[in-house]
Amino acid sequence: KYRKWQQRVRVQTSYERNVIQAMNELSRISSQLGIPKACVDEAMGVYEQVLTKGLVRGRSVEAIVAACLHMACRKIGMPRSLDEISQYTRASRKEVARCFRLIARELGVRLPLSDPKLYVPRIVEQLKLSGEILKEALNILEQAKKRGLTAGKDPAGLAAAAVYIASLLRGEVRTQKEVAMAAQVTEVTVRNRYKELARELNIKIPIK
Amino acid sequence: MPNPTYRIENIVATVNLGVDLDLDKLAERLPAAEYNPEQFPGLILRLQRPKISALIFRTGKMVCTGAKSENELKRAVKELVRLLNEHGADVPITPEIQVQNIVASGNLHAEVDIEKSALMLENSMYEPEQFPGLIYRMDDPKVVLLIFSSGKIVCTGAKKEMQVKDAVFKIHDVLKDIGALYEEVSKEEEEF
DNA sequence: GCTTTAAAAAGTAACGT
DNA sequence: ACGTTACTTTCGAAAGC
Repeated sequence: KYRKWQQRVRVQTSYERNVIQAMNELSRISSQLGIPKACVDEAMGVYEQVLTKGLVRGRSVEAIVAACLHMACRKIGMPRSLDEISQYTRASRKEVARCFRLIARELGVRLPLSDPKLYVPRIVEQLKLSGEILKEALNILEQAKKRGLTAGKDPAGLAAAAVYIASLLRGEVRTQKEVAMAAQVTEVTVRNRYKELARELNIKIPIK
Repeated sequence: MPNPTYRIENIVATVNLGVDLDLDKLAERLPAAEYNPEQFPGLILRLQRPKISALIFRTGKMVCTGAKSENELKRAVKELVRLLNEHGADVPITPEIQVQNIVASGNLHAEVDIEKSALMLENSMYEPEQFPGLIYRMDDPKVVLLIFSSGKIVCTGAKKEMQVKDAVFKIHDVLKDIGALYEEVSKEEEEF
């Protein structure tokens, strides 16, 4: 009788223990990144699908959880880059990216295309810039997309460049370094994107 | 509208020499050889002309990489056999060569709307945060194509040159059909 | 799964000057 | 702000861990 109970517990825990471990890991990363509960729930839903389909076998729970979180944030429309998420896991960015692609392929998940506009609000907030800057940056990105200047480029880099240009136009100047840090890209990327956008969209930058 | 073009950049092939080899002896006699069995079980040998690298294994099997044509590959294998036989091995002069993978670069001579392509093509993946190209897995021929907005492409996974040609022309047609190809405006205007 | 080899595409990154 | 080098992605085989 006791043995049967023990077996049942063990069977339940094999799945539940995994889920609990994933849940702990997920809430830890999420609280550190300030990710909303709706997104955490979404990530947990994806994780359970992945676990059910046996895709966790041979892989670290951490890397899978990180990939699920990235995916959930994308679904919800609040993207967190792989670099950001990787910073709070033991799994490398490369491994998280690999898991992300595996899950996307195996579960046939079609995510909305990565949109640079979604990275703008956080950059604007972090730099304590105004809503005017936000609008202007989104405007620049809209034009850039119409002109086909965004294909193949890192969305975070494009968003950073748009915010930088907007800050110059509105006189709430932030340095390339500050914008780069807020967007988690290098100054070089901000500079390259900013130069290209300003040139191709004929944006005249006021000389300070 | 110009036809797509392509160029073979790398051929990977396996060669079965049919005899076991003493890699330690070979490594000693061949100054150019690299052999760290702790790190990798194969002996690495680089040829200058044609510029090809070979991974040579204890079992007499070999992997050749870097050839840009089947001719180059055959020349390299002859040279490798000659080198091995000059340094203590005893391998037949006509080993079997099997091409395992062909990598080619190409040009569709048209700009590609890769976002539209990503939405329309089922077996595709476009993650600009991870890589600037669209990754497309074609079923027939079974190859993988990396497609860039510039119209430049990479084709890998083919075992025959004909598969590369077919894949490049096919992807051109597919992209054209979904309306993802655009004339290169600047070039057209310069002509007239 | 990892190790090693070669090659292209375009973007990003990390060095040094 | 340059330039150079190096890393991301795709593919396949080999033998061994």
